[in-house]
Amino acid sequence: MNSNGVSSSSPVSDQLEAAIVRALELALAAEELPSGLALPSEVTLERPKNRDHGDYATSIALALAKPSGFNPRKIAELLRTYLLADIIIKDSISAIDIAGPGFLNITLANSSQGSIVASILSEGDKYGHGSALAGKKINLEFISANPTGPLHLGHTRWAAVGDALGRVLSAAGAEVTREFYINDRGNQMELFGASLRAAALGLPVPEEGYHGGYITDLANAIKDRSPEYLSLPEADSLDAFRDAGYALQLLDQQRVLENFRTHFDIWFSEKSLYENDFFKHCLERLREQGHVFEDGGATWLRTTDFGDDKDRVMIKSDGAFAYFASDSAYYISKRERGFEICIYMLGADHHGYVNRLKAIAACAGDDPNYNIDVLIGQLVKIMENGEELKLSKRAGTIITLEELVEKVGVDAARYTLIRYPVDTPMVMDVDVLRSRTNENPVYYVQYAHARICAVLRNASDLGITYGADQIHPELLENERERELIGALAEFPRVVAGAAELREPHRIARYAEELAGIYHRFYADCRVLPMGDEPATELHSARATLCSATARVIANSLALLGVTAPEKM
RNA sequence: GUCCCAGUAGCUCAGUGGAUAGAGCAACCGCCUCCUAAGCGGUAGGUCACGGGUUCAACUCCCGUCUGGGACACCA
Repeated sequence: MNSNGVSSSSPVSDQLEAAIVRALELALAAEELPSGLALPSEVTLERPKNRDHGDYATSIALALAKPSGFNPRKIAELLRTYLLADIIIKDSISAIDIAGPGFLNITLANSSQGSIVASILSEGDKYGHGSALAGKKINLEFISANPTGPLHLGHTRWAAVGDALGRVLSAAGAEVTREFYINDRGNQMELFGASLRAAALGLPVPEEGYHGGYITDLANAIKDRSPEYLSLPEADSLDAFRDAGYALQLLDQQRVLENFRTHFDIWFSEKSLYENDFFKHCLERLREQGHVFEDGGATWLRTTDFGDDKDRVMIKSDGAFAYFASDSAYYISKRERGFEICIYMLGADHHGYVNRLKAIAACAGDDPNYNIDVLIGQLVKIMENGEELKLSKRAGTIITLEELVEKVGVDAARYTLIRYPVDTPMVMDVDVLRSRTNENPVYYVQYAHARICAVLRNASDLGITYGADQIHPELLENERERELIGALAEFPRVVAGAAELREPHRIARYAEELAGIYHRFYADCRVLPMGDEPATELHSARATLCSATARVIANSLALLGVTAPEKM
């Protein structure tokens, strides 16, 4: 509660939605709408693009026109009357206009503008967090690179987006576990070991093996530390190089990711799926569901029962486990560890895996449209000096995550990777990311934050107080002020939407919009007194609004794992 | 052949079925003797690839076509 007597326990938009539902129910009960009219399960409230259309608008009257047989403007009239009489909401509304074919345009009262600012200040770094996904236990798997080399540009998009999605899901109330799946068994690991040993012996690396310069470095490091590996029998020597290389490479990946502010709760070993008869247990579970069969000496999962285009081998005719065996067991492991929703973030080159992963869930008796959620990310290109940097593993010209960070810094790299929807290819331009102009959105947003901090420092120097007791909403009547408050009020809905749609880029786009609105406010509304002007309540009110804006920008950036500097 | 993604301003891209489709860059014109100009305002720029359909309402949903990119394994 605040001095204006308006509850701030839920966002005004939620209260409005609830009030519209109440209005519809009352109109129905009073038989002012045809009995038996099915009401929509949700009333959508939107922020009109055009500010002349109020703070919020709903098209519910238009949607109900057809089923009710009523003129939409008449329905809008009914709703307007009930809303203006609604005990809970009426004081939050200053006007409701009916426009066009039947839109309800709602303008908020000053008091509810004030309550928005008050809740931002009281909730602090929790403002924007909600309960849209409360109680959901989510496993978020991303990157999952082979431990046979450094993380490169392709992994970097997932590192940024996956981490941000984890933060967003948590903010929406979900219980999130971030997991990195380590492909630590199979042919690639053997090739890795063979490549390292060959490099250490000065022999040519196997044709299909690993080449880049890091292999030589790694091989030399192992050789220096454990020269005795070279005198072991060949099979043991290969194992020793493989295991040592794996351990070093994994540590390196972990170090690089922590430096990139991407944290994993669990590093899950593929090998562990085969320990303690776990795989056998998984196979039994799948068999019970009736989708396992034998053919040609191999053991298959009949994924075609659930929309896959062909059945998949789990155990090959030679007795070796196919990769699909691990995929299946891993999914079951996640579910048995209590995760209700398993999110997989995969590269576009793995899009063919979507159907088979969903089929695994279905074969295990789960709902493939709920328990498993596969996100496909498109590729990233990188430009520098106007040219695309060609990535070739063989030529050793891969750009690593670490190199990218050296070039542009963690903030710019993370922000840029997150601000695009993952299902579209993107181009990172190193020169833009180093620039300090409007071209570079991360600076645009951070600058807004730093600018506010500077204003607030000056306010303190001038003895101007600001805070929850200085909101004075009745003084904030400038169009720019109302626009700014309206944008601040949207933040919780943006977070909830980003979480539900698994689209963290929405947070970045919102932050940019908010920063733009603040910059325009700053240009039009002088916050601090000029010269010898005495300080007034308006100065305090605007400084308070600045403080709330800085809070929301900082919260947005926090969800992206980007810093909010106080000085730039 | 099957499947996935994309096609929106000169360029790079946003856009949850709503009202006059947006931003940055590039072009042009303006704004700091007072809060951070890493900022703000203005002008100009559009057949939302094309054709149907659904809807009170389609850039948005469905079907088809065209163009571009990518993927198909008893590899991992």
